[in-house]
Amino acid sequence: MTQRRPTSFDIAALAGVSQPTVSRALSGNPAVSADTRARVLAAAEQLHYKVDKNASGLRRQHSRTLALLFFEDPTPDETLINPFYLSMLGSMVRACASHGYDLLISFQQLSDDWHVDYEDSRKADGIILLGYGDYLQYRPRLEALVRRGTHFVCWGNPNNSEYGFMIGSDNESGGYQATTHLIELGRQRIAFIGSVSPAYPEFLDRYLGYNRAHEEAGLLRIERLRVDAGPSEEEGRAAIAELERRGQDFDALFAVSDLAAIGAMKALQERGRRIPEDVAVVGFDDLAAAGYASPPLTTIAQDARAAGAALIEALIEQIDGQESEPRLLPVTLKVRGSSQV
Amino acid sequence: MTQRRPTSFDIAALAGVSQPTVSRALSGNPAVSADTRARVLAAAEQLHYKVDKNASGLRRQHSRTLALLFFEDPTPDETLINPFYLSMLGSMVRACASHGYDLLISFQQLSDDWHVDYEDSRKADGIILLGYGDYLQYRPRLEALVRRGTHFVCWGNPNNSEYGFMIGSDNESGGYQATTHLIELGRQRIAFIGSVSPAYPEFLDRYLGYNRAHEEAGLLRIERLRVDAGPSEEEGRAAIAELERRGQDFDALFAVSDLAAIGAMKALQERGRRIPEDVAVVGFDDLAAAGYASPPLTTIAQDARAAGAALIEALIEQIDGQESEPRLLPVTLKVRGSSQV
DNA sequence: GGAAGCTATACATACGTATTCAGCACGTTA
DNA sequence: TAACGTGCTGAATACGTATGTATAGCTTCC
Repeated sequence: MTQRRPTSFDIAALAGVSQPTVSRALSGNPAVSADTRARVLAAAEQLHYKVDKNASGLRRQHSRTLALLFFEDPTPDETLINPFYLSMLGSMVRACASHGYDLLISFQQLSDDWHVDYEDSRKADGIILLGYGDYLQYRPRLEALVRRGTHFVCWGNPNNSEYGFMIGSDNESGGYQATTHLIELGRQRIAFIGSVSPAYPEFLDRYLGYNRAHEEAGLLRIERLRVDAGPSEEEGRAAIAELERRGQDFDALFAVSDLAAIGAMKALQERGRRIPEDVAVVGFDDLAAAGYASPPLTTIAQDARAAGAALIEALIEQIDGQESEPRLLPVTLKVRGSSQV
Repeated sequence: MTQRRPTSFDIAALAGVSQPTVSRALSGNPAVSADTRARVLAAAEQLHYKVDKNASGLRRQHSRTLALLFFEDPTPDETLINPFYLSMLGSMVRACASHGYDLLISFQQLSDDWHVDYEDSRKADGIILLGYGDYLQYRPRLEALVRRGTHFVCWGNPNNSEYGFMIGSDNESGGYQATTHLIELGRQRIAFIGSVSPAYPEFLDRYLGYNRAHEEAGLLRIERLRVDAGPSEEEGRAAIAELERRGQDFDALFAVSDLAAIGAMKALQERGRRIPEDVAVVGFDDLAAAGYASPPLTTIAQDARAAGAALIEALIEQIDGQESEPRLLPVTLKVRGSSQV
């Protein structure tokens, strides 16, 4: 019994043809006759033959693999991944598989060379970048990717795609929907919890939607109701403390992330404010946690499934040399207990 | 300007040595002199050279890649991945990276050949299997893996590792801790929500711990307090309906998963039962959702970080030809609002 | 009936690396 | 001075596949 795994030569011998014919038969080349193909397939089946992807990749000069790269701000728990990205994972894997690609995952923190590691080593034909946090710090690296002609897509703000190809949610519309919902509930002083610095372009867009909703409703927007905050629970809590410090009153709150909204809700409840009676709250993302929060959190749902699939498809189009348009994915308002009685 | 990416021959030419010397220098072979190595490294740096992993893998006959395979029961939303496995992902990626491996992810549903696809195609040197649901149906495939000598590890019940190498939480201890906690609160009629069929060996172990706690406390265990259920929210709800149908009274509840516990809590609350006053509830897993539930859910925490790292390390040991022992990971009780006032 | 055309297959080769083996220069020992 | 190790490097080659080119066997048509 030979322990060596079978090669295309073994199949060829068994099927009574040459090795190139085996290769052609298996790859569906029409030059090979139906009869021969059937014999080859049978032989391959019998020996449990699988094409060696290393050899195949070497010969074809591509790997049929995509690399997924998380480049988040380091968290206290370094092994934590942003839950929204995690929720994209399923549809990404599925989209990859249906296009015949494999998916490789990695973290940024571990290698300074991530912008070259994967494509340059031919382990992947393209890269999906998922970043959360300060975008600006990654700018030089994204530019390096563009310069080197690496295929990549990025989750972010498509309106702001100077650093490469981006796909993202329609953040402006999300901000508008959230704010309009609160205004329709009769709320007049709606706090905005989120940074509008260029480091968080998505948040800025959400803020623009917030502004538009105010304008269309003829409602005066109060500058002091906006508090800088990142997307964590902790920063949501801190934002409430900041509003309190300012002595700024508010009857509603729109946070740029569910986690920040949950943190804010907890801080409010600790101060004896009732939700939604005293303060109506709307978040952004629609994480699983939003549904479990108390009260359940009204939020702007990003379609993680569509997002994952869109990223993969755009990347594959790019690899295939097609032009594809940056895409803005629709978001929807999900009303729950935090904004209605 | 040549767009072709550099090979070891280009580095060799630039450094004034031969190609094999480049290979040796880069792989740290001590036969090459320090001086030569420095020249090679400088040349490689200058040309942004990266070893072609396809060629390297072909030559070395391994890929330095591990494949992560989810084989869950198909869910309504096919792109959903069990959140507990998702929470392992971070530490797995990290453990892989620190051992110089890459991580590939895939779903089972898409290929019937998963048991051969990865190793046989040389895309991966080993496989991590994460299954949730009916184990028995996968038994023949696991056996096929063992037969073919494929390197793999499996998350599950190490006491029951007839199908290959397993790592898992100490489920018996978890069941014991949960139940003892409830008994110490003075509860006497503790419902057990979870299937004990051989399809779910982990759940059976949790049930054994539940039994031991009763015995040690000298408490009578009531058969009719046990309800079959899988690990979903829906099945948790259904279990409450079943207990109601049986007319079986209970003042505490231990569910084999957080999701089932949360479903049960909701069903109880809809029936006007107060938690924890009327019914104290303990779950299992410590998902993020447990902390956000209302009331926050007391649960047995599985250490997802340790689990991910342990799986990867065991697999790599196996690939390196070392013997390694199946490992039982400790679990800890996290007391929250669902079991104390 | 023979050249042209077509189909199906075989032959030869290249992809980029890692490793075996041979060779060379140099220094050491008897 | 000859024999011999030692330390480094180069030449040759193999890994398994995919593809350009050549060829054998058939048909077709004037």
